Amino acid sequence: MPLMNDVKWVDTLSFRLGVLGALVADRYAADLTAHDLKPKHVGLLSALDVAPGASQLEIAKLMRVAPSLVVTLADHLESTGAVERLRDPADRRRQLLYLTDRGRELLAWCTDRALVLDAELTAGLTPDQAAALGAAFDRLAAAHGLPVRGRTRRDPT
Amino acid sequence: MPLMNDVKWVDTLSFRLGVLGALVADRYAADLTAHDLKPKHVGLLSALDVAPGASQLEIAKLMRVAPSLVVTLADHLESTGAVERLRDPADRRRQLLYLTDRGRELLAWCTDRALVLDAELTAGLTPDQAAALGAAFDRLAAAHGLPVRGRTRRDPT
DNA sequence: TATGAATCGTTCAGGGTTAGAACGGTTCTG
DNA sequence: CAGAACCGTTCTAACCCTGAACGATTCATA
Repeated sequence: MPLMNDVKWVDTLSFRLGVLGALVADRYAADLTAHDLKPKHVGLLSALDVAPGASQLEIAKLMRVAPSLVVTLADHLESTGAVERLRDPADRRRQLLYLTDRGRELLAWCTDRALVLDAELTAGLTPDQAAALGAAFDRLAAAHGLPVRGRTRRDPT
Repeated sequence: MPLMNDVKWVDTLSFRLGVLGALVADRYAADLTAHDLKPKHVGLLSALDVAPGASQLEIAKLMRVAPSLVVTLADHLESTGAVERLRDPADRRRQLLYLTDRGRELLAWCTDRALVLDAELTAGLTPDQAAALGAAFDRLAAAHGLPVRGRTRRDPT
C-alpha cells in the first residue's frame, strides 16, 4: 500500500493528484486479486478491446512496457482462457492477440469494478462536482498527450 | 516510466485519476534525480518540516512505510547533509531527525519544482477550473481519510 | 533491585515488478 | 541468395520495498 505518506505534504495539486492516483490504483489492484489479475492485465485486455488482433509488439508500444512483459501478461491471460494467440499467417513472426468470450466477460467485470470504485470515490461530491472533475481530467489528459479517450491510430493496416 | 498505457481505457474517473497520478509522479521523480533524490526522500524531508525532531519510527508511521526503509532514506539524506540524527538523551534508543539548513534548502527546491509542475499541469485550465480541481481533491482526500492538509496529531508530547 | 518483556534502530534476505541482453525463427533487402 | 532487420521468448539483473532477526536500551513488576 504505497500511499506516499499522510503528512501535510507540499500543498500542491501535483501531490494530491499523485496521492489520490496511488490510492485508487491500490484499491483497484486489491479488487483485481479476486480474479488473479493485476492492473497491467486489465491494460492488456482493454488494449485488445480497442485493437483486436494486435501483435504483441504493438501492444507493448501501446502500453509503453517492454515486449518481454507482454509475453508474461499474455501467457497468464492465455492460460486462463481470456485471450487467444494466433500466428499471423502473413508474417509468421507475429503473434496476434484476440479476446475470447471469457476475456470479454472478464473485461466487463473489470470495467464494472472500476465504475463501482468511481461511485465510491465520488460519493462525497455532488453530481455536478463529479462531472466537473471528469471534464478537468479530460482537459488534463488531452493537454499532456494522453489519449484517454479516442484511438491512437498509428498503424494503418 | 510506468504510465499504465495510453489506450482508450475504461472510461472511468478512477482510471484517469490513476493514469494522471502516475504521470505526475513520474515527472516529479525525473525532476528529483537532479539532486539525487527520490519521492520518498521528499516525503521524509516534508515530514521533518512538519514534525521536526521526530524519531524514525514516528516518521515510518507518518509515511506508512517500514521502519527499515526510513533507515535507508535517512542514511542517504544524512550523508548529503540534509538531515541530522541525534540520539534522544531521554531515550537513547531513539534517533531524532532534524532538517539542517541544507535540508530546508532542498525541501524548498522540491516544493518549488512541485509548483512548477502544478503550473504545467494546469496550463490548459482556466484559473477557476484549476481552483475547482483543487477543491475537488480536497473533498476526495477528506472523504477517504487522507489528511492531505492539516496535521494528524496522535502523539501528544 | 533484578529480571524478563517490550521498544528502537539496524542489517539482511527475499518477493514482486520491470527492463534489457541474447537468441532462434522469420521476413525483408538488394 | 546472403545479410540485415524484426518478432517473440527466455533469462539475468536491477530496483524498491517489506518482514525477520538481532543488539542495545528501557520499562514493568515482583
